[in-house]
Parts: sequence; structure tokens; C-alpha cells
Amino acid sequence: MQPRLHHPWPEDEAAALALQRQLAGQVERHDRLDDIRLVAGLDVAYDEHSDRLVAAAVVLDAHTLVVVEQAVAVDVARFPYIPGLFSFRELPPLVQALGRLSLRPDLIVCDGQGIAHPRRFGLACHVGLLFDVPSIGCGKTRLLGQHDQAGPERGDSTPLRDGDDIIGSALRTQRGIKPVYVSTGHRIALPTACHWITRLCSKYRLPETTRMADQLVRREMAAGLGGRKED
DNA sequence: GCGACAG
DNA sequence: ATCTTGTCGC
Repeated sequence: MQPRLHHPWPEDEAAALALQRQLAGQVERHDRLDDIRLVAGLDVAYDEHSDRLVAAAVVLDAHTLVVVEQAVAVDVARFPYIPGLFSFRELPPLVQALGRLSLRPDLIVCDGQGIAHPRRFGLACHVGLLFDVPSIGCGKTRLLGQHDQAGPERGDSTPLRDGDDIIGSALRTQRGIKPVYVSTGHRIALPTACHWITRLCSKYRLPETTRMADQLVRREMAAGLGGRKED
């Protein structure tokens, strides 16, 4: 699977901000979905002693949640971690990993925010837009916004608000467990996104997609501790 | 100026 | 993100 949209890579923070403001206008916040048969999960791991990043893309059967394909990529960080500019750090290796998939997923779940972002352009929006695939942001913590306490049952949620805007949901994916932050990435409405995340969190707090991707990047990081700088 | 701040 | 396995508690 290759990107369908290309844009110049920003050289500095100011260019990255300008690019986000421009691309944010192209994000689609409503459902424009095909039958969802394949769901991909993405994750990135960091090596604290070098500047290496390992990215993974794992494709699951959307019905059985069985892994059907996976790919990894190693890269060197080209952008520092700056809250709000997260995608410019993680996107390069993620694009490589996604490019190594033979299957084209019908939905992508990202570890981070979608439009629950200062400029409404989190990592999930960026990935979804580049590949023109419906995408969801599912973060473990909040970047922006306020919310009430979500109900205690699996599937309960409460709106995440930034002023008058509803930018996402705090979603309880297991009974009595701390909620996750769900937001539209691209081509999927918030309620639909919450349904899918709930479905993907079949046994744990986090979606199986991100869990599988997380396990893969960790294995890969451990396996490549003394070698490859990138690939 | 102070606090917040995805991974 | 990362340091980190078993262990205390409901």
C-alpha cells in the first residue's frame, strides 16, 4: 500500500504548523466507509540510546481479530517530540511500514489523537489523509479538551470538548477501567469510531490492533539492539 | 509568568 | 516513549 497524497516535508516547526493548518481542511469527519474487513494497527517504539525508531503496521481480520499480515520499518528520528507536532516524528517510519503491506486495510487505528488536536490534525488525520483510508485516533491520554466522567460500563463514553467543539470521546473500553481518548482521524464519524474501538477492545483496555503493533515493535527493537541503524 | 503538554 | 517482575490487593 502506497500513499495517495504527497506533500513537501517541513524543515522546521513553523513549516510544520503551516502544513497542518492547510491539510486540516481536507479531513473528512463523516463516514465514508467500505465494508470493513481488514483493520490495521500502528505503533512506534524508541531507542533511548540512539535516535532510532521502529514502526509497525499490523493487519487484523476485522471479524475474528486474527493477525493476517504485519510489517516493520526502522528509521532515524528527524523531528523532535513536540506536543501537537507528533506526526512529523512518527510518520516517516509508519509510512515505510504501511508501504510494505500487500493488503490495503479498510480502517487504520492510530496510537494517538485524530482531530482532538489544537489544529484538528493529529497523527490519525495525517495517516488517513495520506493513504486515503478511514482512520481513528485512539490515545491512552489526552492532549487537549475537557470531559466529564464516563459511565462505568464497557462502551460508555462522554464527549471530549474544546470550548464549543466536540473533538472526541473519552471511551470506557472495559468495565471500571480508565477510558481511552477516541477521535475521528479521517472518513469516519465519532460514534462509528467509538463502536469500532469498543469492538477492537475485546479483552483489554487498548484495541487489539495497537496491542499487536506494540508487541511487534518491542520484539523488533529487542532483536535489533546491536545492529541496523535503519533499513 | 505559570501550567499543560498524544508518544 | 523509557526505566521494569513479581507482587499486593480487590
